[in-house]
Amino acid sequence: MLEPDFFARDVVSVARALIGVRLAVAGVGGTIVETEAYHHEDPASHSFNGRTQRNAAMFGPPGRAYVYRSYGIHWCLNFVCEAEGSGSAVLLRAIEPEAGLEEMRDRRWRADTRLRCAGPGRLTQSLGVTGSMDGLALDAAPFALLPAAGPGEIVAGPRIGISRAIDLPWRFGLAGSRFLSRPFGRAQRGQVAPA
DNA sequence: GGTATGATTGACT
DNA sequence: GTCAATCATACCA
Repeated sequence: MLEPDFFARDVVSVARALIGVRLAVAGVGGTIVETEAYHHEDPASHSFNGRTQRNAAMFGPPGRAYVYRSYGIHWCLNFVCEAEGSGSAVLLRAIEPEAGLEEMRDRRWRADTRLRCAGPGRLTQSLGVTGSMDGLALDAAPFALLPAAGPGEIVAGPRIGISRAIDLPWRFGLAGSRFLSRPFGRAQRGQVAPA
């Protein structure tokens, strides 16, 4: 498992540190290859305008899940960071499928393996994440998190799909991974994001 | 009460 | 490249 206070630090550092960490939900998962950081002072964040019923988990203790419905269709999975009340979380955007490949295929029979967990909505569908997991602790079932197997080159760039704070380089990915939701631009390769 | 807007995806021109 | 699906939230009347 990850160390207990892994999530109790600034959300951008956690987003970067999560690249390479292995995630499983009820035994189905793989290596995290793409994340984004969202902070309560960030106009693109759900927590920017304060606590609501939907984003309540973002203001809870770190190390828990925040699951919300996107565009009325998809679920998106976040990890709450920093401290209780801070309203910060890391969005999981892509993983490299490794465990439970048969279950992923059954849940997403149309997509091939490369696209199976490439994108926040696809990832939750393949792993079986739903709104019922909103607010659950990440150090207990059905979640399992294992430290990164080894160092990897990390790239940073602007976040995807937002209309405000579009210049903040708070999207992180594993360099050269085939399982990203979208490639990182050449200009961002090797760039170090601010903590 | 109404209406606009998404941390998306898949189908289609 | 365009566009619809589908709904919680925010904002306005």
